[in-house]
Amino acid sequence: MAGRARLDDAPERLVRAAIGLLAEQGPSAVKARTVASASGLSTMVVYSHFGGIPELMSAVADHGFKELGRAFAQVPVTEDPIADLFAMALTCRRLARENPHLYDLMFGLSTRATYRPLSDADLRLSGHSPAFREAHAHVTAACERLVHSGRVERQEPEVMAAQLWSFVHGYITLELAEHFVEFDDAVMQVLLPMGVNFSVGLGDKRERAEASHEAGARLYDSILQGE
Amino acid sequence: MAGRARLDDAPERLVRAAIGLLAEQGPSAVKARTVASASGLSTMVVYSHFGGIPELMSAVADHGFKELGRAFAQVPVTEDPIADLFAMALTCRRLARENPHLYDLMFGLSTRATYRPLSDADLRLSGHSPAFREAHAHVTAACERLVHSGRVERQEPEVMAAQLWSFVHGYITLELAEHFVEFDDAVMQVLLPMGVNFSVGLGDKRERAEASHEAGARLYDSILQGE
DNA sequence: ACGCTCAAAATAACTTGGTTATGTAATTCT
DNA sequence: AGAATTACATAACCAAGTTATTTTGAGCGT
Repeated sequence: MAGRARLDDAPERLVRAAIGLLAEQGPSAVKARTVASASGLSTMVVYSHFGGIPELMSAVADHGFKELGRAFAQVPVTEDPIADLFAMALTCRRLARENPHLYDLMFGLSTRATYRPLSDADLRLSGHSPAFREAHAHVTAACERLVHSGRVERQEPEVMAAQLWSFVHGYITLELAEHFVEFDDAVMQVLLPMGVNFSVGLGDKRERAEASHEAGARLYDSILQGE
Repeated sequence: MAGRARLDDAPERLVRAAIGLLAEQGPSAVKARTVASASGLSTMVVYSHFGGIPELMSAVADHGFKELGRAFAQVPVTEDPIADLFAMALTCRRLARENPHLYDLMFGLSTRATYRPLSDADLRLSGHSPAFREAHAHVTAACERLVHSGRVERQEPEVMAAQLWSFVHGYITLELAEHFVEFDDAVMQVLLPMGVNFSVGLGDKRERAEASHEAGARLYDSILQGE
């Protein structure tokens, strides 16, 4: 059977197949042939629709950022920005653990590591794809609300977001890399107190920061229930 | 010419060649054939000495941890543990920037990402190779000195080290992934204030934390001079 | 000193997987 | 309806990981 009926949703099917393979068998299982056969298409569609495996991976990462953006959008805006931010951190961690390889892909590392010096797709991806910006904007917005609330010292929301993103991202990658296996509950022992310490460092009162983090954890749980 | 004289230093030569290729052309350039020819040996030595490319990469990462351990050992133990820790963070960042792909390899991400589900080498590498433990011990020791100094709230040095490592590692990976290009000087604008915030969150006075970080930066500079 | 044995390294073959070239059916335009 | 174009399939090509085979030289017993 050659020259099958038009699909038109071939790109989405490829991206979905790639994400599935990524989740189930890791990036080494994502090859032109496997993705094509998993989506019931031929190898060529990868090249005609995307240009090659790196570009497909780039599209997969973009899909991941869109998912992250949607997940952040589902975190309600409450009157407690620190609770909102902690709920977002937990949300980001949840997505990362649901598909660690996808998370790797999204955050530059494995992109730089696995595929060629594709300066074009590389820059678009690692730096600031629109989908990434959209997800990141939720974080920056919450930082703005926090600065505006007067609970912390006045400062640039972008700088605060960069610091926050650093430690949350660092925590997530190390947890995924099994660096915290010695801890019973790494979130409660490492991530949460780190968030509290950071909030206190920003100028918040310790009790209030702790309460906000507990509120953030509850907020996160309530979102999970609502699925 | 076949069957050359015994080398005996073949493993080291291979690891060095792999590190060089990694630094200059990235991981995609590290292939059995390229490593072999760069070290003047044949493809087979990769398999006879290591078992395959993944195991060679594992040895390369291990070499990286040994280097990191040596670099940490060169950071003097002063009476200011926060300065020591900040100097270590800057040292880690320096090594990461000198060979970003090696850093990727060392910290699990690209290991999980690039190579097969090699559960054996994977575990040995990502979790806790002896070389990693040795490097990490320098951080934990400084955290212990900090707790002991009474400048911060009493707590487990391991937990503190995990938090510290999270944000430093997160910062480094994001910087390597070009996430901070918008900042003029990401170290001064993001890493240093993040360290100060964290110290304050741990219980230190803000002025003192700032002074320690400046001292740490000077300490780091003085180490660089002494090379 | 000579030849045997064995380890280590080389050469060559095999296999997998990214990529390109070519063919063919279906849709669209005139 | 017929031509042009598009979207997909088949098949060939080439690079790179891995395995198999051969060759070399060092150490050792005689």
